[in-house]
Amino acid sequence: MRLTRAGEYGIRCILHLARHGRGILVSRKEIAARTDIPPDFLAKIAQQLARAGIIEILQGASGGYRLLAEPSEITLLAVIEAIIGEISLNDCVSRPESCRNSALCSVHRVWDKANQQLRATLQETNFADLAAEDACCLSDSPLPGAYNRPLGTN
Amino acid sequence: MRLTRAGEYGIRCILHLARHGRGILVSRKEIAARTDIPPDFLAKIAQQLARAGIIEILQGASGGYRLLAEPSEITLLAVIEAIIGEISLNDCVSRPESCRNSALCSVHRVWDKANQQLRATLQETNFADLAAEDACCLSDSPLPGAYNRPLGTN
DNA sequence: CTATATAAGACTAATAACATCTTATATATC
DNA sequence: GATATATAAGATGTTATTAGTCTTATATAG
Repeated sequence: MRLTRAGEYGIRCILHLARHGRGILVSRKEIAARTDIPPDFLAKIAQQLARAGIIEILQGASGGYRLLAEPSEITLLAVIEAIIGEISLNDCVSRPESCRNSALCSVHRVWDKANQQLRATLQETNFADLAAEDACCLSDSPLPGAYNRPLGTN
Repeated sequence: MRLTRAGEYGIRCILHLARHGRGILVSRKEIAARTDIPPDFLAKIAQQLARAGIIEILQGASGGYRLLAEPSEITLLAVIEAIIGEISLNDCVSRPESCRNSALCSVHRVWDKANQQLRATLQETNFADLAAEDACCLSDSPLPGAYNRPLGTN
């Protein structure tokens, strides 16, 4: 009942990109180094974030990742669910057929409520707010040799 | 990010016992049959529930399990955490040292809030309420040959 | 053309989940 | 006390998931 590492890494990745701002290209290597994510693992996570329309991936020399939307438009929920799929605190929440009669089930109703609450809390949180405050596992000073380019300059 | 089967089974077991009432002895075999839990697996789960002080286990011929408290006193949270340990939606919630500075971390604060909310919701729910309403994965009619004895009659 | 970066999927290792099995112990009944 | 029945407790096995790595292909800047 815990967020996977991949999910945690997805958050760190977007948080790092959010600190640079929408459209700013940041290399995978820099993100990985800054946020303590194994670079190859980050590649997989980035692909999921790209499929969800949260980031854009640029290939080739001086490629990297960049946010497609303003950090304020990107919710914690969207990032997490891009990685781990829709949150479901109990099997019966996502698969009502796993119970004999979940529509009438008192336990099911509690899980349903808890699930909605959790998703709402994560949806209320956006990456502009997160990036504005301190966050652990991220450093601010530029990496030697790193460069970031705005949208449309490649 | 989903309740384990063991946790789900724990809920079913207590729900079944709650329908009989505090102190009523029900055999493992009956509980297992009624709630679709592998009997050997139920044995392990029962041990955890016993260690947490939620049920009492009686050995020997015509042994079984019984609730130590009124169903209204037993919360969903207590049962779940007896099985899976304290709920922690993200590693940084239970292990702040896993982050560089979780006290200042904006992401950490969101998880902390979500975690508290979830635990509160599960704590608000007791097994008297759950048992009073319908619940899936449980049947009501007595099992042929099953017998249940009140506290202090053995 | 070359160096550098990511894409995509295969592959591997580690961990956790989900049981099941075995031997021991407790209790009711005869 | 002997026997049948029930759970205790730990060892063991199996499967699924998580986490991470590797390889080959492709894209782009210079």
